[in-house]
Amino acid sequence: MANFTKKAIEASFLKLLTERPLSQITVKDIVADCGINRNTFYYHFEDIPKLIEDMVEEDAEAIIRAYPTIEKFEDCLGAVLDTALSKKRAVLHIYHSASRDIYELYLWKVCDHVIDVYLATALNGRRIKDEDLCVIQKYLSSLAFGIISNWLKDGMPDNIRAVFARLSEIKKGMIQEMISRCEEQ
Amino acid sequence: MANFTKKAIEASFLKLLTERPLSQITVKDIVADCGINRNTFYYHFEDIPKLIEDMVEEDAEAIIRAYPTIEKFEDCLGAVLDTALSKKRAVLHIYHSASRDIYELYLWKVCDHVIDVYLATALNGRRIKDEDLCVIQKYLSSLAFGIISNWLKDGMPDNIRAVFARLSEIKKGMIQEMISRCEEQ
DNA sequence: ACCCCATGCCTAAAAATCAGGCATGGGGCA
DNA sequence: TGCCCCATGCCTGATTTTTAGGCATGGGGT
Repeated sequence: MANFTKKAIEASFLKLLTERPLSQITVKDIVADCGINRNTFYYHFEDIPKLIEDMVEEDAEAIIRAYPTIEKFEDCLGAVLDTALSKKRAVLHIYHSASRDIYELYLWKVCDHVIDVYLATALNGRRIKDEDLCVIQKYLSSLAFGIISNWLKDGMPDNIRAVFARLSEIKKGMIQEMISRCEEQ
Repeated sequence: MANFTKKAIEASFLKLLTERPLSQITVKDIVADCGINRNTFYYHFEDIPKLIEDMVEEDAEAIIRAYPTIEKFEDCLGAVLDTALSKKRAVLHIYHSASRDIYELYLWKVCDHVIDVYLATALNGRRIKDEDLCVIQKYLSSLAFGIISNWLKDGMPDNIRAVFARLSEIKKGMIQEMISRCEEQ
């Protein structure tokens, strides 16, 4: 089955999160909004943090489905941005009222997911040592995490796209060069 | 519960009906589109005609909810129009490929529903004989049916609004006058 | 300090969805 | 014409999902 109820819970939560901060949203509010029993919420999700986690993971997977290969590092960040911007108010409400730990957990999850896909594309079949791959993965994932954190801190300003474009010029080819240096002979 | 599956079936059907004529849509297509078991369709609906009937009835009820009172006869037709226009391609596919009987059944249903609400508003508490009420109801419902049939026949042209506006001027006050003539002393 | 309310959880009943199969009948094709 | 395919409508029983109602806990606000 297609879990329409689960989707409806997520949709209601997102809607409420667009209206007010996380701290002012209860399970009762959510189930009232989509007209289901409170137990049904607990059937699908352990609690609200898990609901958020689920939604973030689904977003990450949706990004990956939409971009089965990611050619440029900036596209990879851009994909995350587009998703976040499509629910800007909700994301900011999460960012400002979720505990720092929770918020970081989610962001890392997205960054790791998406960077993995980008890296697979960038490697293009070439083989490098697992340790090196791990280092590069961590480097890129951290870079993405940092950039996005910075952007969230500033309230998700729209000029981020221009920043990416400029960044793209500045660091052109550097990731490919890193990979080449690690390449096994 | 809120019957999310039922809504999903209706949404899939509407989507398919926007893409191709009714004759080319099977139950299998519908359940495939929304990713559910074929039996689940039959759990909610007897068959496709009943599905259409359900959707039409829901539309009619939605119109009534949106316009709990209807001041002008033209508003009443306008409400039906808005609903139909919001799914123009699908409505035309129904109009052209459903059997005449079925299509007329649905249209009458909508007209009767909406005219009832309009009449209740127009009466504004005044009492007239049941027979008279019945006559006026039939008259208005037939008028609505005819106008909408004509509009469908012509492919739902957009200028219908202007036609309504003009009609409104021409027949101003006539319905109120009919009611007054029937009013019991 | 007290109360209220959200939470998380439990049980049992009811509702909804599923898999698999069967008979029918109409449409298309040889 | 006869045959075959496939959609239909329906059935059964298993499984999953949703519901109603209640209970204990703990934190926040008065």
